[in-house]
Amino acid sequence: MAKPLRKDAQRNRDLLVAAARELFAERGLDVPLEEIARCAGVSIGTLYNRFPGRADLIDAVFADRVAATRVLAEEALDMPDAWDGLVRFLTGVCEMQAADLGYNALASERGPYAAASEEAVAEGYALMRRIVARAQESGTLRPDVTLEDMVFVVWGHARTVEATAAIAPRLWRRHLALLLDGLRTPEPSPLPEPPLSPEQARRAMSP
Amino acid sequence: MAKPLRKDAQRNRDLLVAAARELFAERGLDVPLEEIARCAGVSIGTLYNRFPGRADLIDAVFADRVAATRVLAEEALDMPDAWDGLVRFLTGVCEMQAADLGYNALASERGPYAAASEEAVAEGYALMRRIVARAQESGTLRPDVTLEDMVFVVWGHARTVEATAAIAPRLWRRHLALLLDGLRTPEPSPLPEPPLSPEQARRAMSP
DNA sequence: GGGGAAGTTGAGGGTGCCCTCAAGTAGGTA
DNA sequence: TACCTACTTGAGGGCACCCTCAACTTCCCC
Repeated sequence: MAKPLRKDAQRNRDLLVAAARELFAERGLDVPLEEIARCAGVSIGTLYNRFPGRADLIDAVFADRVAATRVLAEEALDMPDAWDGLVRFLTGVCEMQAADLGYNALASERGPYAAASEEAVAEGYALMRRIVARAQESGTLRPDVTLEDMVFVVWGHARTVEATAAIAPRLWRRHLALLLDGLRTPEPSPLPEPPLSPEQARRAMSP
Repeated sequence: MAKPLRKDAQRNRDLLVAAARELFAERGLDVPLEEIARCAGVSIGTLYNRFPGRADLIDAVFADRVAATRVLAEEALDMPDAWDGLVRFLTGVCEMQAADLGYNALASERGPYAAASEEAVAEGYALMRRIVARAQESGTLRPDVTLEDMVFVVWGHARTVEATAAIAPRLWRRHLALLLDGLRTPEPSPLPEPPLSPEQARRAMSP
């Protein structure tokens, strides 16, 4: 546990996180740090005192979203119908993506920020793996897709979510429905290539 | 028709386009112009003489790909089976995306370069609309998707193509198959939102 | 082959962002 | 109140890229 900050320092920290949360949500993860500082009414030097790099600020801003994603996954696992659980989880993730450009980027962009709190990500993956497995065991999710497939599918979908968020904020529901129809069991065609291993997927997403 | 370039100028122009083609393919559309000039063995000033801005260079580099896409679409329309034609077209586009990061970005990124030769894009859309309509008339493509849906689907898919091109260059075939299963008619679930109008789609893709 | 138009060059100014650090300020403890 | 430490400040150096322009070189036509 780190020693507590001085009162003014803590206040500034909170202001910074709040400003960053707002700007990240509106404009993505690439907002200039100087703008965040200005928007928080604090100097750029203070920002660097509190957060050595952009990634630390991102960690602080999105800690609650990571937690929310976890809760979402647990709720999905608690739903009586496995397919409903899967749909619920994907819908929830897309909702957050549509509401927050920063979250979208974090959940979908390959790049330097994916590192945010390694073990939280690992936990999230473990939960998602259970959601997928459960849906497959129930016979509703086609048996030949893997978690890695799902991640890429969502990843691609994120771009649509982002592009249409401003113009038709609910359109992603349409595309998600389209996508889910491809994941259902009824008459899947054989898939032409083997899936990615978890390790390969990891490498593909953080170059 | 513009007046012909002097011999050396034409040679330099060709060198620049060749260098740009290579660098765009390897590293995307954001390569520094100075690097392109250096790689062509020409000064940055010459590059600016020949191409006032990055977009002009992009136009020159990808003119043939735009033409190739058009040919692909026409071939698809000539295939006896409408569904095969659709698959053929989508596969061809993904192949080009996987082989060339620049083409991928051009076909998928929203941003300042989408403008490349307006009327060529319009023609391409018209052809794609026919491919979609034909597949729907044949009863194989679900009737409730529109061209605009397809564009976004491909658009999202492009991100997967790009991410996995280096690690598993054929993986996109797997994801395309998944996607096509969602587009087939058999048991489509009702889509929850109305599609985008062409105008809305245009706005969504070039902010 | 000579003159002028066409083309080339690359240093340099502009911009936007990153990050640092020496000097100044304000909390908190005695 | 006084002092020490934690904290803040913002000008400024660094970097990467964009783009320009005055001086120089090359081509091409007469």
